[in-house]
Parts: sequence; C-alpha cells; structure tokens
Amino acid sequence: MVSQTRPRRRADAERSIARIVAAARTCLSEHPDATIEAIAAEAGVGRMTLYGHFKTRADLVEAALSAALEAGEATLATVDLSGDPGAALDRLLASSWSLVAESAALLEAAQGVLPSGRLRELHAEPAKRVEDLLRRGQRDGVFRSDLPLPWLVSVVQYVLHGAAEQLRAGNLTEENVAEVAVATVRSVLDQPPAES
Amino acid sequence: MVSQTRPRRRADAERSIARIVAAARTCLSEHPDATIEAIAAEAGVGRMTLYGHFKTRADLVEAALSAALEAGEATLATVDLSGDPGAALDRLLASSWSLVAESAALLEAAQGVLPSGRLRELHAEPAKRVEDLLRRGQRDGVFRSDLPLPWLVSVVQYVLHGAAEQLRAGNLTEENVAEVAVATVRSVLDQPPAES
DNA sequence: CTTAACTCGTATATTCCCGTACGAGATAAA
DNA sequence: TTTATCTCGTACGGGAATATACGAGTTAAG
Repeated sequence: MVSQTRPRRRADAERSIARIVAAARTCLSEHPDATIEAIAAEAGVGRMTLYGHFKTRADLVEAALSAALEAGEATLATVDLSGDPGAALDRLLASSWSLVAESAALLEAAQGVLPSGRLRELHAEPAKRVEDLLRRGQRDGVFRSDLPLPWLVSVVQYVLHGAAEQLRAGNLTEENVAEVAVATVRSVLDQPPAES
Repeated sequence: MVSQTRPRRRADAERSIARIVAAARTCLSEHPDATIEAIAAEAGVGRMTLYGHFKTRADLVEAALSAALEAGEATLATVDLSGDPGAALDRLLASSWSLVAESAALLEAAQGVLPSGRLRELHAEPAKRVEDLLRRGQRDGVFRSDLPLPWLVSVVQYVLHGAAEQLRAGNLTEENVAEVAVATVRSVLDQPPAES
C-alpha cells in the first residue's frame, strides 16, 4: 500500500529512489535547508535523476520524513512497551533514540515546505505512541505529573536532537551518546521521590 | 569602547541603529533566516537605511548577537551567583531565561553567516559564567557529575530554547513558561539523592 | 543659516536555487 | 533484440534575496 502504484518500475529506479531518500534523510536532518543538488550528490546521482522521481522539493521532504517516521513505527512495533514505564522508556530510547532525533530534525526541515496539516497528520501516530507511554507512566506514578504532558514530549525531542547535534560536533562520542541522552531524558521524566 | 568610533554620529542615526538591532534580535530569534527587508520593516525604517549602517547581513547578525550577549552579561553581573549553587541557578534562570533562549536562537542564526571562530569567541565568556556555576555546583555535590559538563550546559540552552518555542506555539503560556523551564532544567541538573 | 549627516525610494547587478525543457546515451525487461 | 524506462548533462526561465549606485528630500548640529 506504500508505493505499489506500479505501471511497472525498473529495479535500478527503485534503487535510485532508495538512495535519494536515504541521502535526503541524512542531509536534511543535519542541515534543514540542504540544497536539492547537495542531496543528489550525497545520493550519488545527478540532479536531474532526482527530479525524475520527485517533482518538487516538498515531495522529497515529505518522502524523507515519511520514511523516517515509518522506520520509527517499525522500531516501535518491535519494542515491548508494556510493563514498568521507566524500563519501557529505556528500551524504547535505547533502540530508537537516533531515529527520534532524526525525525525531530526532519520535522523542523518540513516546516514551511509542507502544509502544517499534512505535517501533523504524518507526525500524529508516532507521537501518540510516545505520549501514551508517558501518560501511562504518569498514572503509575513513575513519571512526573507536575509538568504538562506535551511539554515533556517536546523535551524528549529536544534532548535527543541535541544529543545528535553534539555527536556531530564531536562533543559526545558514539560510545557515550546513547547513555548520556537516556540518562538526561530519564532525569527529566522521573518522578522526584520527595516532592512537597 | 563598544562603539565610540566617533567621526561624530547624529542622534537620529544612533536611534535608528538601536531600533534596527532590536528588530534584528526579535526577528532572528524567531526565524533564523529572516529577510533584511523584514528586519528593516520591523524596525520601522527603510531597507536602504539599514544598509547605511550595516554593510552586510553578517554585520547585522553579529551586531544582534553581540547585543544579546552583552545584555546577558549585564544581567549576569547583577545576579548573585554565590551561595548555594541551586538557589543561584534559580535566580539566574528567573532573571535571564528568555535572554539565554534568545541567545541560543541567535547563535543558531549566526551559524553559517559568521566564521565559527568568531562565533565561539563571542559566545565564550557568557557560556563560561554558566559553566563555572555548574562546575561549582558539581563540586558541592548539588549538581550531578555523571554527565559531561559541556553537555549539561548545552541541555540548559536546549530546554530554554524549547520553552521559548513552545511559548510562541501557544503550548505554554506567559504565566507558566518560566516555571516549567526552570523546573525542567533543575531536574536535569540536580544530583539524584540515591545514586548507586 | 549652512553644512554635513541621515533617510529612503528606484533601479540595477549578482547570486543562488528551484523547476522545466530537450535530448542523447545507457540499461533493465520482454 | 527490441522497447520502454531510466540516467543525467546542458541550457533556460523565474523568483527571491543580497548588495550597490544614484539621487532627492529631510533633519540634526555647529
């Protein structure tokens, strides 16, 4: 149902599209207003080949965002989100922190090129998953309830986005970035033990 | 020493410059790639007047960033940073969270138009103030030491920047934004009471 | 009042990027 | 092999933004 619109597409075209989308994901999440030409170069194809598959920049951005969100959905589906919310969050972040960070960056890149309605539509389902987990954690008294839920969701994105940024800047390493990001998120979400 | 380059400048010119810089600060911190024309309009002057005082876009961005950082410095100078680091941080954030958020946004706007060396140079001193406060808090056992100091400094910026963003988006209100931001920052920095 | 500084519009050059048009050559699929 | 698809270069047009050039009108400062 994703892209079975086939009048019949050749295998090499399929491959090109995959490379282009992958390139768009990396380029756009690093630099929100990356050039079409830069993305094509990153993908190893000519600019005109890219235009052959994506008529406009918005199409490309949407494809990149969709791909990232679908990857996130796929990962979320494999993670066990039941049981202790704290442990569930740890599992979730451990396996998908970079995807969430990437999605946040792409979301930023998509603002202004996609209609905001379409944007919310794409982002709604994965965001709801995280939100539900946090809400459950609040109900169980594991996560804090003294701050608005949407704010907490946003902060998770900010922290992960920042972790990816600091990794690129060389201030964090491949080895410690996940640990640092998870610890930071946990300290934001966890219910402080003795709150007046 | 700031701008006494004195061939002798008229009072109205001084006023125009002040309005332009103020407009640049607000416009650029809301929208990193705001147009020169938009900034001039916000300042209530013609585009050509702006060019009369700032030859290039980079000049303008640097002026805006410098002004914000100087305002931050001035505020920092009035805040009592001695005593309990936690309380000092509360005082600091209460009186300057929006300035820090603005500076972070301007810093983002400045990337790419200013040489990165110049950028670090401008940002170095105010960042050091915060860093010193956090370091002292770590030594006193008030702030956590299990995460790298530069990361903690960055997270403070991310959170404040996010708070400003959510305020603009209408997800936080003028009344609760400061409280929410401060509580979030505190929960990231505070030493967890029972750490194995 | 006189001068120099300032304001600011119009016009223009330049640059950058998007998107289209055209077409020749390479390649997968039948 | 035949055919439709795909690749991709060159070239062009349009739009937006930066920056310069010129100049006429306005205003602060001596």
